[in-house]
Amino acid sequence: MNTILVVDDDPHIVRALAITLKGQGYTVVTATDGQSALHSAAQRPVSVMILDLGLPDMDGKAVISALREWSSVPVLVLSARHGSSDKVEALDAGADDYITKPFGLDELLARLRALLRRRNDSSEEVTLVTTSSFTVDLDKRQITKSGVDVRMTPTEWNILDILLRNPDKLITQQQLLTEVWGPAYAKEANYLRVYMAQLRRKLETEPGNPRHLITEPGMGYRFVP
Amino acid sequence: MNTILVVDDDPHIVRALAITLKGQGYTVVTATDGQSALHSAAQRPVSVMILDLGLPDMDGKAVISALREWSSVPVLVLSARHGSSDKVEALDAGADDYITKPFGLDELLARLRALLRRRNDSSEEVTLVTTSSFTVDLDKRQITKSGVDVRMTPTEWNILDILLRNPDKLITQQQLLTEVWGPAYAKEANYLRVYMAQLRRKLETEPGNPRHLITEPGMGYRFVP
DNA sequence: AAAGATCTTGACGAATCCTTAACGCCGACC
DNA sequence: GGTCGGCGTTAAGGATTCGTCAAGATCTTT
Repeated sequence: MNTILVVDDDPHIVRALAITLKGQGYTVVTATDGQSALHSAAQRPVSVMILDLGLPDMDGKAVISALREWSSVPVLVLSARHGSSDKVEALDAGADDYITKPFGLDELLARLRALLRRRNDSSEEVTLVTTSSFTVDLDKRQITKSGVDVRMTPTEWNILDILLRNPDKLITQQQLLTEVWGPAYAKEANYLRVYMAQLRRKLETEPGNPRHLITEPGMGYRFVP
Repeated sequence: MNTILVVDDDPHIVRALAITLKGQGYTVVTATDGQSALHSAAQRPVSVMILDLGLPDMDGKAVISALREWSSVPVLVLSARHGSSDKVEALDAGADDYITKPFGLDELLARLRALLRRRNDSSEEVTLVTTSSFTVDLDKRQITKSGVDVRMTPTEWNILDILLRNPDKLITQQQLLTEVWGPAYAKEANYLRVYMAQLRRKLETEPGNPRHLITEPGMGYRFVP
């Protein structure tokens, strides 16, 4: 879930924004001055900071500069000043967007979504599955068994991918068949026997006695880390 | 070097922007309608697209949506319309920023810098790739193989660039085709075969037995340092 | 306008993968 | 104890995909 840090010296604005943002499903944290804003940003992971430039204790641009010393969290600036020099200075200090008051709430939310979208794009989730005998990087599609790379065919990979993304969960034969070969092949259980044998030969240390790719007789298969 | 793609149906605006941007040290590419904008974005790596919403041939939001099918290049929207619903729709379609005309040039440049900054530090670029048989400087677009410079055609570069920026990661044929040729060419797998052969002939010490540009049959290709 | 480089397209043998069938094993059930 | 159905294993053929080459089309540059 995304956490938004709202920084403004006017408690009414903070409250109004907090209610709106919570209504959108965001987690909201607030601050009313620069010092506590920086402190608050360091306390927990924040997805976006919404920052009013007119703070009582320190200049808004100074807040951004200080934040950028150690954090790259996106900053959306609110300001009552329309002057272009203010915008340029704030953006060059490290802000990512700038809206002048009064602003439309729907525009603010849209710009917020744009910042969040880009942030989530760049953070590639590390999908690493490790067992006692092999390691799989689901993102890179790379498999290593005792230091050696293991190659997989497309079909082998499709099956393995489904099993590995559902650890400990029983996947029925029909599920596997329809996902990999399509609904028309839902009865071709032969295919699974052949490919499960291949996967075990490539991955298990003792293919005849599998410890990770387990058969559930009459039901399906299960991946046990 | 950053490349900016300027898209506007008014040639005067395009020219004015191009001159300003070139003065800032950017490389500028231009387009005056949506189709050629998308085509242009697929031709070469673009750092930011500046897009006017009022294009003659297709809706600006449609351009963004089509672009987002295969590219994550930051988009800065220019528009004469101040309505908040326009902003919201453009941003939700995938735009990263939105300025209404008339705008200050200094503000535009500042927002451009903000987009470029985030793009550059979100991906800590490793621009120097070294293997046992060749060295590539992705920034300077320079390749050296056993002391000799190697020349690449634009298409060869696009493919190599994608592979080298994702070491050890399997890139599917569709990914490569859509990134390099555009989504319409997602099934033209011959192209890849031809160009992979060329890349190997130019880079591998033993092109018939490649050690760095690896084929994963039925899936795609992988760069192994 | 010509020359050169680059891109597209098609064809072929070679390599890889998928499908299919046969056989043996094991436990369940009669 | 015999039969049956589900599972694991193996191997061979047929189908698909890959690498390679070359020629024509297209784009760039001179």
